[in-house]
Amino acid sequence: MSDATAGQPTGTPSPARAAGVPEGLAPQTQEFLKALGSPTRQRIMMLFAQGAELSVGEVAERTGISQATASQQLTLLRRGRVVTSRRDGKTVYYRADRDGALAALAELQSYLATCC
Amino acid sequence: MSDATAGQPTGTPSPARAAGVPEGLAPQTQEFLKALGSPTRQRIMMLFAQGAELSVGEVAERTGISQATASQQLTLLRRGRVVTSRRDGKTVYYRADRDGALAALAELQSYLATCC
DNA sequence: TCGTCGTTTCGTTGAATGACAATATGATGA
DNA sequence: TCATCATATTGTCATTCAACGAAACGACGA
Repeated sequence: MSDATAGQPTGTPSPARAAGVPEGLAPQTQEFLKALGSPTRQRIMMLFAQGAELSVGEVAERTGISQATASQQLTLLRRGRVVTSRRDGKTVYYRADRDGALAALAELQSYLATCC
Repeated sequence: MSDATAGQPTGTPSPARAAGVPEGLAPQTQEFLKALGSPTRQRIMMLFAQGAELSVGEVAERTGISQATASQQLTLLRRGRVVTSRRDGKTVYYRADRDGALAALAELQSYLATCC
């Protein structure tokens, strides 16, 4: 996988530093927006209410999408930091990533404070 | 073309009411997410920092996109309630919609509180 | 070791998106 | 009215995305 992103040294917590013309918001937050921008993924997220933990197959069954699609969408949600995964034997359990979501929300708020 | 957006009578503040299985978040908030999910539109938004008011042509010039594209993207941003438009003669001025953005953010927060 | 089960990845298809040039609409001034 | 300027719309093309079935991977249990 190599999430390296060899550009910045994992610093840059804020999207716009001292520079005069910032471009947008952090890639992480962009993934967050894209993750939640899809109706299918929004529906998936509702399954995780109240800390529920579900396998890929369960998500597929409850949403009516194929298992392959569920796996892909869950990957996107994980990239957006709204879910986390845990492996137990052959099944992989997903659940909401409260902290990640709140962090993304905070950054989004900060962005809006800048541009609005 | 009337900025009215005469859709709902300002009711339905929350996406999921008494129903047992809510589907996702309100269409308005979905538009908000999609509006800010594009790097181009994020860049456009940064032009409106500090309450700046810009015409379509100015947005096109500063972002390096064509006038037609700028008009389209600004329409999407307006649908997402992150900008508002004002017409003065033949030019249309856009600016950040602070209230709209904060409202969308609040609803997003409410959604995350539900599913996370 | 071999199947088997759950998950992931691959390859494809149809729909949606982003960008542009060209054209249409709308408002102002001569 | 007509010409002109700024914006909006239309049509087209390339890219991306969502979804699927099929195949590959990985972890158990026999």
